[in-house]
Amino acid sequence: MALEVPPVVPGTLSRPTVRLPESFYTRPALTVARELLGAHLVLEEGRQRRVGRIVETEAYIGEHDLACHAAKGLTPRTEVMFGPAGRAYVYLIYGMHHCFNIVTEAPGIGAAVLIRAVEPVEGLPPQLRTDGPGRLCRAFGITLAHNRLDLQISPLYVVEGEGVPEARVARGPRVGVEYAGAWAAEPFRLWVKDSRHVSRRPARGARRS
DNA sequence: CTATTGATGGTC
DNA sequence: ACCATCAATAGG
Repeated sequence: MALEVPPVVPGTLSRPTVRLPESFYTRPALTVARELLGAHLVLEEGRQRRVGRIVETEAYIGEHDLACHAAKGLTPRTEVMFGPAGRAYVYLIYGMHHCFNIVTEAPGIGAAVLIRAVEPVEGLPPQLRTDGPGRLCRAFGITLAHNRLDLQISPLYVVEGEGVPEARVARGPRVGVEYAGAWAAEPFRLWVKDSRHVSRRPARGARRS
């Protein structure tokens, strides 16, 4: 039988379209945070398709991690973190910004990766700021309505990217978790060194050319 | 460039 | 009361 050749959508040629499987997320949050760098976040709604390359993540590794919301125990809000991996954990912060996380590890372990910044790839104005967890959610239109979504079967998902070599990965303390004692110093924030779309860290000498 | 502050609502 | 934030503002 003749092979059906799908039409080429401009700008999508050679871009992977296969979702990262649930097994990708059923691993330690720090591993997932590292390997999500370079992957593509996708949100489809109707004809709209928004794509961003993930360039900054943070790992929240479990109940014992005092910076992790799961440290509060199993509550209505944190319940999704204790469930299967590869689900969206979205919450509202400071009454006006949303943060998008992906649940990691096996059920029973409350861990997740916060997506902190992407580079606009498709469906987003190139000048639109997508650095920072709140701005990124605003750009994609991610809200509490997306909480608990299964990234295998929802219009919100992640596909494999080109991968980022270790030499281009930087690590540092997570942002905004000073309340977490010794856990605040752990280098669980990862970003792509040479990306111009990494969020600015608060009160540090951020050298720019 | 740095530092400060106000906005605003879910959660416990 | 406490935030896994952001934009606007004031000042050097």
